[in-house]
Amino acid sequence: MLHRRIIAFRRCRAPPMSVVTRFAPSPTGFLHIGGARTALFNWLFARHHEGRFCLRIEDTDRARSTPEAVAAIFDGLTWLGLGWDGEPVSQSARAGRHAEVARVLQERGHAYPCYASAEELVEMRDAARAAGRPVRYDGRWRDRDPADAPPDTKPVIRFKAPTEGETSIDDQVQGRVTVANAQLDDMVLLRADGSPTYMLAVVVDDHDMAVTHIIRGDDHLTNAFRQLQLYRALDWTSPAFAHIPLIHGPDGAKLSKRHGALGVDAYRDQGFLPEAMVNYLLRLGWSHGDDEIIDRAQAIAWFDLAGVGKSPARFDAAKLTSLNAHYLRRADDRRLVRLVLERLCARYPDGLVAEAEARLLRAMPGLKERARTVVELADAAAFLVLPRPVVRDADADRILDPTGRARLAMLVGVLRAVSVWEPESLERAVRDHLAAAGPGGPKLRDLAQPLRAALTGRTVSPPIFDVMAVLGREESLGRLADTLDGSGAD
RNA sequence: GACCCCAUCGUCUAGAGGCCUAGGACGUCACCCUUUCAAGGUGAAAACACGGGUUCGAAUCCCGUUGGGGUCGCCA
Repeated sequence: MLHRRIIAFRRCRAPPMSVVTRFAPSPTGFLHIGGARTALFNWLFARHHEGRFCLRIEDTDRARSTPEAVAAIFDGLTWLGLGWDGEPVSQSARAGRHAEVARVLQERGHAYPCYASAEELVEMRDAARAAGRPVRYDGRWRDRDPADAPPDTKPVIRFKAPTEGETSIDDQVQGRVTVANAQLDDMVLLRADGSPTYMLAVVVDDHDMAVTHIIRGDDHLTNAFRQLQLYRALDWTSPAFAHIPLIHGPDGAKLSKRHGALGVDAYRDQGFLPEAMVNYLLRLGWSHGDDEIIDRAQAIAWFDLAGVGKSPARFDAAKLTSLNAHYLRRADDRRLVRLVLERLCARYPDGLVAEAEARLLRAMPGLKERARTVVELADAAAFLVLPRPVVRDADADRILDPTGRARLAMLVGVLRAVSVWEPESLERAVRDHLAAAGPGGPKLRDLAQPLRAALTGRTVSPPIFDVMAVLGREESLGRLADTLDGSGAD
């Protein structure tokens, strides 16, 4: 740990070099939570160092890449506020450059054509597995005369990897990791159709984009060795590597669809705020002492690779929710009104009352205090914007038993007499009424709950006198009348 | 299976050989406040995986065991 901090310190003090990071997702689906965190770390690192954060779409496998997925990635990053610098790079557009580099490698004797068929390779792997040997390409075309090439067969181009010695990377998160070169086989650089594989494309693109720090999931750790070998064969300086631990599902296994962890858009649908998401993701695998609530500006100021932990973290929706509640309470009222209105309009196609927006805005301070997600916020706000009569739930009905109704009926007169329809005067009127009844009579809650049930249709709401003020005199008395008039029918 | 990585409360984590009677946060439970629910306040239960070393002293360093994870494609 000490060692890592010192390295980080030195890096900070080094003459200003311009940091370039990149996020390089493959567009085969939505932006999932792990990808979002990788993007966040890259973004924060670049912003912290006042460098560039680039986006590259790894679509070299065109069969599995879709424009919808690319759009989903842009959307996800935009929603999270992780803007990228410059135009996104499409890896497939650079195939010519990749092939050119492969040619250079071949000319320098670092690559060779391989004519092994798909069947041969399967046999090779099966045999190795059966014999308990490591599963890898055996290098059968490595030193073979190209004259032996079978006719009418297009070869793949393989990297001639060192077979002896070892390769080490000094990872900014994992420390120094070493592997024996004998463990690494000759990877394919160019497919038979001349298209590049990921392994070649990343190296070429990262180099051409002048990437200085590769921050990615540690499922790429073993790739780093082969990539480093490529950098060396090409005589290029390698970027620094930082392999961050993966995020696991609640069961400790690699996060996947079956955990219900979907794209970031799913979290937006569930009512999470991007700032909460970012704060949560940041704390998953990175820490700054005991700090928990870290806003964007603070994150940029504090973020470093030394604070990244080495062990995988599990995704915990409860903590995300709690963080979300925190940010919801501090969110701008107008913004929340917009978000709530969006949902309510979709949910109630028959339309909302004309006063909907005004009521929501006035009630928002009381509403947002009680919700953890935008979904809960919309649920709790619905009673304000739906036309009369109020739809009551079972708990509210229970409150409005004969006793509750009797108390309500008495209150109507008291409320009617209130001249200024504001929370303070309404509360004073009701409390005075209570005091007049003397000790031993009903408590405030005995009146507040029936009021709440009649006015909101629920047993839970913001302070009831605030609710009355938001609804206004006419609407409030109207709702009470609805309730009382219907008493015979209930 | 081979290679690589990881290991502190249920979860996220603090911890840089003595500041540790192991701290914080989420969650859980209790109490207070109270107009319901939240919020807030107070408190409680809850962890250094195991075994060996090194050291005057180990959560921290080393080795092993166990457990978990990742990677082994003409996927990325």
